[in-house]
Amino acid sequence: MFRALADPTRRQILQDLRGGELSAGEIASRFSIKGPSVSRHLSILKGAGLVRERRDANRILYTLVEDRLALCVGGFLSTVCPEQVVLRRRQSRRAAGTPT
Amino acid sequence: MFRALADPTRRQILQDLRGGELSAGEIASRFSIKGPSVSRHLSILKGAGLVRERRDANRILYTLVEDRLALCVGGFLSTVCPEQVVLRRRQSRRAAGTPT
DNA sequence: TCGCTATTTAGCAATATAGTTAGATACAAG
DNA sequence: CTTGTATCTAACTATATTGCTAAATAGCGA
Repeated sequence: MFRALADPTRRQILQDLRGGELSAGEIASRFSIKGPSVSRHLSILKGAGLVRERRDANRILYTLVEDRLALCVGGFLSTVCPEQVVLRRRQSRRAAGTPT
Repeated sequence: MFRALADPTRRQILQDLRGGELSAGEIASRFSIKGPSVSRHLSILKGAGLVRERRDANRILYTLVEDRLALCVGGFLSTVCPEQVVLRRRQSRRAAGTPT
């Protein structure tokens, strides 16, 4: 997870996804590196659980998984500097349909 | 900075420093890796501004720089998932002597 | 100064990372 | 079933990272 955040391109991808779902191609077009490199970055982010992918016809759309980022990184921050960071607890976005 | 946090040993060092100042040797003794490796981890953390060092006679003592961690990482989190993380603003520890 | 302890620096090997190009796969439209 | 677009996987290269051992440096005390 922290490994996934170590690369600036990946952090930028996460920020770009802040505006909503984007296709691999749209993401790639924002960087100077070639498609395959972006694709691997996306698969690393996916492996870390930071993005989710969904097929839409021809394209593959990526979405930010905010909860995961907030819980993991925020959790770490809360451990090391609990006075300065507050993790705001929040219902899971899918809580409605979740069996629990 | 995120690069510095990418290594689990370094994250553990930061957590260990949560309890206060520790010497390089004390830190090293908590890990299975040898002294020189720990020394390099410490210099990377220092390079990222996450720890500060101070000489005490024979030894070198390391301190956690919480502000830096909270501001950088918390700042990133606040950008990507602002709803879920709150950065608590806090007077600098040296504010007392600051002209302001 | 000499010897002792604590820590860092230097040099090396193994593994991981990030980029590239070329080719494979998935889907939509004829 | 063939073509065209979007994306991924494979194979390769260059660089970075992490660990190790051996040697250098810094401070303390006789």
